[in-house]
Parts: sequence; C-alpha cells; structure tokens
Amino acid sequence: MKMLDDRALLHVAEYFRALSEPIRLKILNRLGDKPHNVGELTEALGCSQANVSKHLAILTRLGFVERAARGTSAYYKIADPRVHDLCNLVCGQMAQRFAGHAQLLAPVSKGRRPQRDA
Amino acid sequence: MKMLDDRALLHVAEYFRALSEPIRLKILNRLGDKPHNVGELTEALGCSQANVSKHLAILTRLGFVERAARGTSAYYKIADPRVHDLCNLVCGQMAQRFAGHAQLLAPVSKGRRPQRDA
DNA sequence: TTACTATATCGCTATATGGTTATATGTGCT
DNA sequence: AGCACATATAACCATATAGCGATATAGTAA
Repeated sequence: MKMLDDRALLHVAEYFRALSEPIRLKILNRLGDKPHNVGELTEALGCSQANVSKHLAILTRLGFVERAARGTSAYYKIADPRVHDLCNLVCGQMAQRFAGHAQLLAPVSKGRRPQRDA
Repeated sequence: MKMLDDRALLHVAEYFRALSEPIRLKILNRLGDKPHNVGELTEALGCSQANVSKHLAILTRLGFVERAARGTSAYYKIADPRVHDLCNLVCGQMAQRFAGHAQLLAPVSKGRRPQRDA
C-alpha cells in the first residue's frame, strides 16, 4: 500500500465508493450467481428501472460488470471476479466484528470500538 | 458473499464508504507506518486540523484506527491490520488495470472496459 | 411505416457529506 | 486560579449523488 501516488489514490477511492452503496452490492451479489438483464434486476431489487440502470452504468464504468446486449435486453455479468475477494474479505471482517452482537443495526454508536483481534 | 442480509449489507457499504475518500486512505497509509498524532497528520496531509479530526473520527467509529491520548495529544494507530489486505487487493487490481496506461487521470472514459484477466 | 418492449438518459428534489471557520473541551504548566 | 497548546465539535456552505418520473433511444414484430 506504500506505492500509492495521488492519482492512483483517487482511483482506489473511486473504486471503494462504487462499493459503498447497498444497492450496488446487491447487484453484484445477484450477478455473482449468473448474468441477469435489467428487468430481472429491477424486479429483484424492488426499485425503479431507471435507478438500476444508473447503478449498472456506474459499475460498468468502474469495470466491475460487463454489458452484453441480447435482443432488446441488456445482460450484465461480473467482469472482475476479484470483486468477490474484496467482498469476502470485508464480510469476513464483518462476521468477526459483529459475531453474536445484537447491535447489528445500531449506528455503530459513537464511542463504540469493536475488537480487532486478527 | 452470499450470506449477506440487508443489515449486514449496510455495514459493508458503510465500511467501503469509509475507504472512498482519498484523504482517509492517505491517513491509513500514513498510519500503516507507525502511529501519529493529529498534528503530524495535519501537517503531512496539508489540510485543516478540524478536517483531519473529522476523518479520524470516522475511521475510529468504523474501527479502522484506534485512539490513544498521550498528554494533550491524541495518537492514532491502525486498529485492524486487515485494512491493508483490502487496500493491497485493490491496489493490485489498480496496478493491473492501469499498468502502463497513460490515462491514469482520465475519467475512466465512458465505455472503457479494462481487462479482467485474473 | 406503426406499435410494442427494454434500456438509457434527462430533469429534478432531497439528502449526505467534505470543507471551512469559530468555538468548545481537555490537558499540562506556572 | 489563569494561560497555552492539542484536539474535538458546532455551524455553516457547497457539492455530489441517490432516488423518482418522464422521456429518449434502440431493437423487434407486425
């Protein structure tokens, strides 16, 4: 992590930001199974088609997913499988951090500091 | 990545969001070396002390760093070394993705799709 | 051509948040 | 006590963006 110059840092930040929306994580999660078109995703996610399209555009721009037009549909699939490594890493930390705790929904209350045992 | 319910998803998203600001990545990068107090970080980052404090509060709340008061100073250190795993993973992807490309600063132009070879 | 479907984009509003300055809080010193 | 320094917080502004509905674009079928 030492070799990061400022411009690379911007890209890394942008990368993380793309993953900072629950709906986009849901999309990636869905696509982890198999490719889906926009309509399928829209129904699965329960929000507007316009919104799904917008998020898919973001994920595509960042290179997380790939678009393939088929007929009038647009099928999206995971373009970079390493995304799952990322999510798994984070999920692992989440699992540890919140294991058993009932305060999963709590706003990670102010002074709260979860254990950090490696 | 399959075991993510909605509330966990929120936490993961929050986690990623904390990493989606270049200044916070810089702080983590700095702290990766050794603990620093707010004044040192403020000078190193070249922005206001208030701002650094605010970002440190965020990183602390999410459990990325730990605070230790010493005298009138507050020293921060990396609380969860796995953060570096995360960053390294991303940096690795970045390095691959942009290797040799001159368009590092380009807005990852619209249709652009970097190679995804694992 | 027209009609229909699927997706992308536009225009907008509301909210979240990064940045600032000013102030409050806390700690140590005399 | 008062003073000085280090940090945290408050109040505010500006910007970014998620969400929506409406519309544009593209493909298919008649």
